[in-house]
Order: sequence, then C-alpha cells, then structure tokens
Amino acid sequence: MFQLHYHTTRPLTTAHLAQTMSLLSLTACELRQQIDSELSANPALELIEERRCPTCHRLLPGSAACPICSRPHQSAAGDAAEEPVVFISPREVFAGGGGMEPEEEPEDRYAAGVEELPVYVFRQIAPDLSVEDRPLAAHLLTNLNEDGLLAITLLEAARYLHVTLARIQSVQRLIQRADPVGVGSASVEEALLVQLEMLSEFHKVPTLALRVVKEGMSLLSRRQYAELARQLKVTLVEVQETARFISDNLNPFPSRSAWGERHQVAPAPTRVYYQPDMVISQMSDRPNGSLLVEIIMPLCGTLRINPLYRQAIQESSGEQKDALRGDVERASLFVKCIQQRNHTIQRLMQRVVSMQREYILRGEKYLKSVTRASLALELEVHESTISRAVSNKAVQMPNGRIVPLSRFFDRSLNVRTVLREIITKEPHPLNDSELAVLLAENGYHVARRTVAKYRAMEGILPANLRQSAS
DNA sequence: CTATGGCACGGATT
DNA sequence: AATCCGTGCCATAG
Repeated sequence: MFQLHYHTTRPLTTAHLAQTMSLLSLTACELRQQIDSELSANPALELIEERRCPTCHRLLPGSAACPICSRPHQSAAGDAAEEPVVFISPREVFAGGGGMEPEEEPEDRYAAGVEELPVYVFRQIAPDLSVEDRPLAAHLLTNLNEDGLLAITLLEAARYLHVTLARIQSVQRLIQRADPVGVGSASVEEALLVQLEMLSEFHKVPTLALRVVKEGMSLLSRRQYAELARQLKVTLVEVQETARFISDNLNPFPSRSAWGERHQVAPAPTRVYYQPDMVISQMSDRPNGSLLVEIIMPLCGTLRINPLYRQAIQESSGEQKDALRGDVERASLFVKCIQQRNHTIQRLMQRVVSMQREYILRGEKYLKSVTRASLALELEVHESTISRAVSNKAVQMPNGRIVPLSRFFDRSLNVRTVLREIITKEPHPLNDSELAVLLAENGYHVARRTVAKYRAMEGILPANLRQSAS
C-alpha cells in the first residue's frame, strides 16, 4: 500500500544507500522537513495532495471509504490473530521549525538543533505572544535542560536580550502554563508551584501542599516526612497524605510528563517525544485481535516526478537536457530512498510487534529481551540499519502512552517491572539481597548490586528509607 | 557489622 | 570503535 510512485530502474548506488541510511534515522517530523526542502530545491519532484478520511486522517485510496473507520471488524472474520497489520499512514505532523522560522535569531545555539519540546511548547503559546516577545520565548525555550527546567536565570536572559526583567517574566509565565505544565521554571519548586496553581483552578488541592512545596522541598525529596511534619507543625499523617497527593498529581520534571511515571530521584536525561512515528492500536476489542501498526508518513498525497519534466527532457537538448535529466535523477533517487526507508521500517515493525505482542497488550512485565542484532539477522539487514531505524523514534501504544522505540529492546525492563511489583506488594521493606533472592525465584537471576541499580533507575529509595506499611 | 552507593572492569551491544 | 550494562570490590554511613 505504497502511495509513492516512481519510474526508474536504476540499480542501487552508494549514493542511494547513503541517503536511505540517513533517511532511516529521521523521525516523521524530520522527514517532513527533509521532503519539504527537497521539494523546494528540486522542481522535478512534486507532491500531489490527496483526500483524507475526515475522522481518522488516513489516506483514502481513490473514492473508497476509509478502511479503518468503516470496517473496524475486518479482522474478526478469519485473520490470523498473531500477525500484525503494518501499513504506512499519511498524516500531518507539526513541521519542526514552522512557527519559529521568522528571520531573526542569529544565534548558533538555536540553529544547532531544534528539539521537540521547545517547538511543541512554542506552538502552543505563539498565538498569545506579540511579535516582539517571540524572540524572548524562543530564547528561553532553547535554554531548557533535559528536565524541562530553565538552564539560565531570568536575569541573564534579560541582560542578553536587552529587555526588562518584567517582560521576560511575563513570557516565562506564559511558557510555564503551557502543556507540560511548569516547563521553563527555574527550579523544581517553581515548577511544582505553577502546577499546583493551575490545578487549583479546577480542583481542590490540600492547602498543606503549597506550604510543603514552598518550605520543605528538600525534605520532601528525601522523604523525611517526620522531620517535615515537625517543621511545619502538622501531623505525620497529614504530611504523608500531602506527599501522596504531590507525587500523584504533580511532576517535578515537566519534560517527562509524557512518560506519566513517578520519578522521584531517577535522573534520566532521556529525550522526550511528543509526536509518535508509529501508532499501535487494536483492530477489534477481542483480546486476540490483530494489532494495527501505522507508520506515520508525514505526507498527505503522492510524491512523484513531475510528468511535464520528462516531456521537457524530450523537447530540449544539449546542456539543458543534461541539467533536466539530473534533476529527474535526483528526484527519483529521493523517492526511491523514501520508499526503501518505509519498506525497512515496515518489515521491522512487523517483526517487532509480532514478537512483542504480549508486551504491547499486557504491559512491561512481558517485554522479551530482543537485541537489535538478532533482529538484523532475521531481516537480513545490517545491524546498523536496525540501529538507525530504531533510534530517535517514538511509538504510541494502544493505551495512548508514547514510548521510545528503543524500549522494545530494553534488556532489563521486564526485570525492573517485576522488581517494582515485588516492592509494592511486600509490606515490609526488603533489602537488596532479599530482593535479589525473590527475583531469582521468579526466574530473574541478577546480582545484588544490580538490584540496587534497577532500584535507582526506577527511582525507588533504599530499604532503610522506605516507609513501612505498618 | 550490615546495607548501599561509587568506581571500574570486561563482555555484550550498537 | 564507542557505548552500555551487569557485576565485583571497597569505602562509608548508620
């Protein structure tokens, strides 16, 4: 179900391979940028927009009804339940630099690389910004650290941009209230305060929460509830309830909100994705129904070579003919590379999804340890091909979570999940060696030291600091 | 003395 | 070739 047409019989060249490789590692969003630049650079290439299903945005082949919306029960009939359906799905993506492009910005820092988060935030607040304030917002957003907090002080920013502190502050306020609420705060406290404030507009929040964040942040993060209670002159139970509320509803690291997990201590500087490159969903409600994998193709239409161009070649001669032919060649190479990219990703996902079916449907515990290398062997491609295809991409799971594709290759996620389960289940705080034994009983043989590492990764405190459930 | 976290090493993975 | 991961050893805190 390709919607890319090309007419060429050129054999594979090294240029071809190189380009396919580089395209392979691009996200949907980046691919769109690449296509756009190619489109404007090469007149031989053209994009023909096509009709999309109004409800689900999928491309409609010809005049047919949308295959997904109108026939959701297709698989119920006789589909082999095990085999996932993988197809390329055209879809709009936010073009990476679209909103931020306007002239100015002579900074290298900005040009170096626009991350997903800053762009995502900027798009939300752009309508509320005056033109003069846009560079300010852009500057702040490009200086976020991995946690989504500000890496510079407001004062520095004000001096750098030659504007008043008050103006910067008002821009920052706008940023903070955008989607990963609290993003662009100077500190964890500040981020939490903003989150509390926004939350309190619609929900009831414990009055104590504000005080806890304001005055006892360091104690809170170390979970020293007793000490905290003493300082604030309230009961331990109140503090514990408040802490519970905070960890359930607030997120100290705005950039990680997409993960939806509770990170207390874990300093995991992972990149955050807001736009999946693939979407996995279930065809039917039946538990053994086929999985549907959409590979997002940031195009709504057909990419092809302008037929007029071919005609022009015939009619012209000499140097001009060569030039035109060169364009056509480039264009067809580009299209072919994109096709190859999609084909590779499609095969990859086909295999990965059918192997990790349990994980997708039943949770992290059932993740199988698959290495990129073993997959490369099966698909008969080079390891680096898989690596490139996997890196920097994100998958949306049936439950809506967006996770990096590399998670499908995480060797220890299942063990960590079981570990988490054991810890939450056991009423008495267990130390690391005891945990190691329990894990071994479940079939996971890991050293005591490794248990400690996993704990840290999950942001679980050591036994002596965990509160006993008594 | 016990439980943990830091450092570093070797093997696997990318 | 570079990086990641599990693990052992050792210092340190309680």
